Amino acid sequence: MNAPTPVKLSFKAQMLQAREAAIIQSVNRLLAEKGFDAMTVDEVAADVGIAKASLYKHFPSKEDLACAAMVRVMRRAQDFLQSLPADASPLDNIRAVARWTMQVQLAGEMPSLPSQNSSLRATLMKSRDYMDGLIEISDQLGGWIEAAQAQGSLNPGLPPLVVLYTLFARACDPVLEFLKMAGLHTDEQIVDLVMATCFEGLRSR
Amino acid sequence: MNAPTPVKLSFKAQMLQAREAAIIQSVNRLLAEKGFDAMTVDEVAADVGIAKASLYKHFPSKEDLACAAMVRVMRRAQDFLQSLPADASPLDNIRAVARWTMQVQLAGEMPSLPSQNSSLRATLMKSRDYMDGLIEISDQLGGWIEAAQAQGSLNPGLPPLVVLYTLFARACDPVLEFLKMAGLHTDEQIVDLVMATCFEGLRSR
DNA sequence: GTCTATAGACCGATAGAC
DNA sequence: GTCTATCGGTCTATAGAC
Repeated sequence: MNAPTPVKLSFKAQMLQAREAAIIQSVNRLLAEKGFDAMTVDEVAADVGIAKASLYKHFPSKEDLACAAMVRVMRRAQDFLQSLPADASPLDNIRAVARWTMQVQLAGEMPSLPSQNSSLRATLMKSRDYMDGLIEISDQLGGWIEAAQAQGSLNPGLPPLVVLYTLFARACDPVLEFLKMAGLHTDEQIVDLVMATCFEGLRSR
Repeated sequence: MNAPTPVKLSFKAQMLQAREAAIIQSVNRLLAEKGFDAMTVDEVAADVGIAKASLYKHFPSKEDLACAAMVRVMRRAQDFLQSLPADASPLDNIRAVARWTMQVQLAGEMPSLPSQNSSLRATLMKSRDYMDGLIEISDQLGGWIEAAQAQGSLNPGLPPLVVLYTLFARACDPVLEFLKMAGLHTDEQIVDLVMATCFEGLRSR
C-alpha cells in the first residue's frame, strides 16, 4: 500500500466532510419540521439524495444523526456568542442570544427532540462534542447572568439557573409557533412580543 | 329483545363509565410521563388491566385515547375556573390559573402531546368536547386578560392573544421539569420561581 | 485488477388495528 | 391472538476510481 499523498487525502476528506454537512443539514431541517420520532432514516437518505446504507457509514444510528444536528446548532450558537461586541453589556448580550434563538426557531432551523426519549438522552450525554458545547454555552451565559444581576439589570432574586433554563426554553417555546399560525404578526413582531413577555413579564411596569 | 329497565341501564352505564374513567386516567398518566409517541396501546391495556380489544370497544384509535385525556384535563381546568371566588380581581384569577396549570404539570398529571402530529391534531379538531372546552376556557381567560389590561394590572401593550398563549404554554414549560431534575428546589418553590419569571419578567423592577 | 462506496433489496421487531 | 404496515438496521451485488 502506498501512503496516500496529502492532496488525495484532503480531497477525500473534503468529500466526506461536504457530504456529512449535507446530511446534518437535512437532519436539522427534518428534525425542526417533524421532530425526532416522526423523522425516518429513509426520509433523511431520500432528502440528502443518497442510500440509507451510506448514511450508516457516517452515523451509526438515528440517535447519532440527531446528536450531530444538535451539535451543529450549538456550534452556531457558539459562533453567535463570539460574534457579539466585546463592549456590550451583559444584559444586551443575553437579550441578543434570546433573540437569536427565537429567530432560528421561527426560521424552521431549530431541531426539536423529545425530552423523554432515554436512548436519545444517553447518546447526547455520551457525545463529547455535545456536552462540551452545552457546558461552554452555559458557562458563557451563566457569567453574563451573574454580572447582569450584580449590576441590577436582571432580577437578582432569581437563581441564575432559573434564568439560564428560561433562556434555553426559548428555543422550543410553542408560543412562537402558535403566534405564527395565528398569522396576525410578522416574524419580527412575534420575536419582539415574546422578548417582551420574557424580559418584562406579563404585568404592567 | 326486552326493553332494559332503567335500573339495568343505569348499572350498565355506570360500569362503562367507571371503566372509561379508569382508562382515561391511565392514559393521562402515561401521556404525562412518556408522551404520545412513546406510549403504546398495549401498555395502556396492561395498565388498566383489560384486554387490548376491550380498549378498542371504548376508543376507536390511539388518537382518540389521547383526545379523551385532553378533554379530561380541560374539564378539570373548567372546574377550577368555576371554583375561583367571584370577587377576585382578573389578575388574581389569571395568576391562580397559571399556578394551577404548573402544579398539575409538576404532579405528573399533565398529558403532553407532540404539537407536530397532524393526525392527532385532526382528531382533536374534530372532537366537539375538546373544541368546546378549549373555546370556553379561552373566552373565560380572554375576558380576564382584557379586564386586567383595562385596569392596568397586565401590560396593555401586549395583544391579549399573546398573553393567552403565554399562559397556555405554562402547561408544557420544560423549565419546570429541568428545575425539578436539578433537585435544588421544592415543587412549591419551582412554581413560585416560574410564576415570577412569567409575570414579573427576568429584568429587575 | 483491485478496492472502496453505493444502491436497493431484505430482515426482524414492534405497534396499531380489528 | 392475528394481521399488516412501518421502521431501524444489515447485506450483497455492482459500478467506478485508481
